[in-house]
Amino acid sequence: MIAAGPRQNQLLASLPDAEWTRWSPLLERVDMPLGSVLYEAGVTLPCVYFPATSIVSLLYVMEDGASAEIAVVGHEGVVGISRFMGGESTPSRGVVQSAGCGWRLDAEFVKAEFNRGGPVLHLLLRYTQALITQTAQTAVCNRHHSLDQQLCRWLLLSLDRLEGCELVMTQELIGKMLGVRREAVTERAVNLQKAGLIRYSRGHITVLDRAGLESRACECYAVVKREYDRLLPARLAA
Amino acid sequence: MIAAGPRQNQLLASLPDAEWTRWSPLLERVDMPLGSVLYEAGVTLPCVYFPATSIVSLLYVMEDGASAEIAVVGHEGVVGISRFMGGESTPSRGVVQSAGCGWRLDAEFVKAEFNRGGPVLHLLLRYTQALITQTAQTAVCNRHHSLDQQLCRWLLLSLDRLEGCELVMTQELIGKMLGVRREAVTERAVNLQKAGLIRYSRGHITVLDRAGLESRACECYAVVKREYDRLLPARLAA
DNA sequence: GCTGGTATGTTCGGTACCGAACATACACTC
DNA sequence: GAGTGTATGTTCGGTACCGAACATACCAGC
Repeated sequence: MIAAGPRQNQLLASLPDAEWTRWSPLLERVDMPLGSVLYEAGVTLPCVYFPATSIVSLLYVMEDGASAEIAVVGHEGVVGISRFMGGESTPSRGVVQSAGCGWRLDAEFVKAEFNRGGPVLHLLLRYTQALITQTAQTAVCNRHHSLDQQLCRWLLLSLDRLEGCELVMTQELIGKMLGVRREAVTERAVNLQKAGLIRYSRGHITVLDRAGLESRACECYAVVKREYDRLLPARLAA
Repeated sequence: MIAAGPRQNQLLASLPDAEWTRWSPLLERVDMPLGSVLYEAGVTLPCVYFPATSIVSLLYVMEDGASAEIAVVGHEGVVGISRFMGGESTPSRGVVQSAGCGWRLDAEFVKAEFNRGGPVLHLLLRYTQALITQTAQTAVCNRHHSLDQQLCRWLLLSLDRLEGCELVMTQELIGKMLGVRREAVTERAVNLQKAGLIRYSRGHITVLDRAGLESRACECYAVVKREYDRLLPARLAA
C-alpha cells in the first residue's frame, strides 16, 4: 500500500519540484465520504479536488430526477476543471462514488498556477483531454452497448481507481450512475456472479476475474484506458 | 447574409486586433464538401479548422462499423482541439456533415499562439469547455431520451449552425450520426412531417416550425445552448 | 419516356430494457 | 432473538428500438 500522501494523486505526483514546492504547503487533506457532493450544477466551486483513494462521479441530474454519469475521476485526475477552463461551473454535479480521501486546493490558486503556463498548464490540459475522451466514449457506449457490457466497463473503471479488488457500492447506486433501474443492475449482477466474475453481498462487490470482465466489456473500456495511458504520465506502481 | 469572410466564424471574429493581425494573413479558405474527413481517429491533424458555413461532426466509429456522434462543430467553434490540448490526436473522426466552407490554419501556429496565453488561450479553453458540455449532454441524451426527442435536438443543433432553415442531409446520414438505423430515422421523420414541424424530400429537410421542434426536444438541447451562450462571446447577428 | 440509382416508406418478429409490484434475506439494534 | 431497515431477487406486461426484407418513389441521364 502506498503511503497516504498527496502524491498518491498522479497529477500531484507529476508536478516538477518547483511547482511542488509552491503547492505542497497549500494542499489540504479532505475526507470524502460516500455520497458527498463536491459541487452542484451551475455553482462555482471554491476548491479543486485531487482524489487519492476516493472516486468521484461527474453526474448529470435531469429535471425529472433521473441521472447519468458523464465520467469518473479517481487518483489519476482532478475534479473541478471548469475552474481553470474558464467557465467556472458546469451543468453536472460531482458526487463521491467511492469513499476515501483526497486533497484540495483553493481554485483561484490553481487557476493562477495554470495561467503561468508551462508544466501545470500542459499537465492539466492533457488530463482534460483524457476526460473528454472518457465522456465521449460514455456517449458512444450509452448508444450502442448492452447493460451487461456497460456494467463490466463501469466496474473496470472503478477497479482501476481503487487499491484491491473490492468496491463498496450498492446496486442502487450503480443504477444511478449508469442511468438504469436498480432491478436491471441486479439482473446483470446475478449473471456476472453466476459466471464467477464477481461476488457481492449487501453493498460489497469483489471482482474475482478481472480478465473475464475485460473480455465481457465492450471496446469502450479499452479505448478510454489506452487514451489515459497515452495522455497522462505513467501511473505509480500499484 | 453575412459576407463570406473568415470572421463568419465566431471564434475568429472574437480575436482582439493584435491577434487578428497575426492570424489573418495565414488563414486559408477551404471548401468542405459533404462527407469529407478532416481528420481520422488517432492521427495528428496538420491543420486546425474554423468552419464558416459548414458543419462538422465529431464521430466515433466502432470496430464493427457502427458509429455515433460525439459532438457537432459549426461557425461557433473549431475542429482540432487536440492539437492545442496537447494530445495531438483523438479516438474520434471529424466528418463534414453539412457542406460549406471554412478556414484553416497550421496547427503548430495555433498551438504556439495558444501557448502565448492571454486571449487566445482563454477563448479556446472556454470553447473547449462548451464542447465538453455538448459531449456530456450527448451521453445523457443517449441514455435517457427517445429517438424522437434526440432527432429534434439534432435538427436544432444543426439549424443553429446554418443560415436559413434547410438542411441538406439524407436520413441515412442522420442515422449514422445518431447511431441508429436509417429506418428508425424515417419513422420519426414521417411523424415530424405529419405534425407539420418539418418538410423533406430526397436529402433536403426544411424546418417549418422551430418552436415546435424545441418543445418536442428534450432538455438536452436547451442545456447545451445555454452553456454555449454563457461560455462564448455573443453570436453574430444572424 | 425509359432506366438505374438513390432516397424514403412499411412491415414483422425479436429483444433489451422499463415500470411496477412484490418476495426474500441479511445486518444491525435493542 | 425479535424487530426494523436496507439490499437484493423475481416476475409480468409494455414499449422502443433492432435486423431484415421488401415496396415505393423521385431524379438523372440516355
